[in-house]
Amino acid sequence: MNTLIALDCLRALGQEHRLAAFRALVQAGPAGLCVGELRDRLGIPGPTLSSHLNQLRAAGLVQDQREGRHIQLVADFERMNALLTYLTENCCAGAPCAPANLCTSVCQETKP
Amino acid sequence: MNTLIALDCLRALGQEHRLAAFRALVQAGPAGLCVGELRDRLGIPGPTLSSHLNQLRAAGLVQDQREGRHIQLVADFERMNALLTYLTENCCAGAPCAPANLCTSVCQETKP
DNA sequence: CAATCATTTCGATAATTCCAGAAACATAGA
DNA sequence: TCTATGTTTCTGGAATTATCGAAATGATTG
Repeated sequence: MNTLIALDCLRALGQEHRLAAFRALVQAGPAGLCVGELRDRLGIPGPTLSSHLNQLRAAGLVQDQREGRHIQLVADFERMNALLTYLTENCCAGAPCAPANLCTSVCQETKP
Repeated sequence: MNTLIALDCLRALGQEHRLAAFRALVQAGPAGLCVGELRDRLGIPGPTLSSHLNQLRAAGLVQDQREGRHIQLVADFERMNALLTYLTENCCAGAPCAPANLCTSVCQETKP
């Protein structure tokens, strides 16, 4: 994780619909959701969602895979963990500042 | 932490200069930095930095305190931890998906 | 109180982002 | 092949955000 990627991730998550979409995928777990399901949950037009998904994809936060007519979306937990780690990197100049630093990983699964 | 606050935090962090400022404060630890020091490090004009600081303050990510002619800035670690927790909340619908969920806290200090 | 330093607010402009309709593309089934 | 469904790209206008000079505010020192 470097600054540019972290910025892409944070920009991607810093928008109402994209944050909602990402959280829905995080909570859906490795099974993920398809685009239509997500569109219904968020209640926004397809093109709007598609544009947001492109940004989440570009940031590497969401992976997708076509399955027949549907496209299945899955949150990339590895990328999310890397972002969380980046935000606390070198916290307090490396001094032990609290019970523990960030756990090395939160969720390792990406695929079922 | 609710969605609106998380959005404020993510929007605040999703900008080059603000992310750099926040990371500098995180790494500076409880001692923090003053505005002028930060301005020199980032190499941006005072008004530009001030505007960014206002957004970080509004998001609750940065606290400040006047000390004589200087204003000392400190990252709010509690808020940061809350954000990290929020992002992984209910991950995988609560199912145990990896070695551990996010540590409950990363850095508890806010003041020296 | 005057001079100076540190920081913020104001205001205008440039750049970016958000949005959704129309159209296009991809897949599956009749 | 034709039709229906799911998703994306294109497009342009509306809204938001970033930037920074000038001026204002607050605090310290002489």
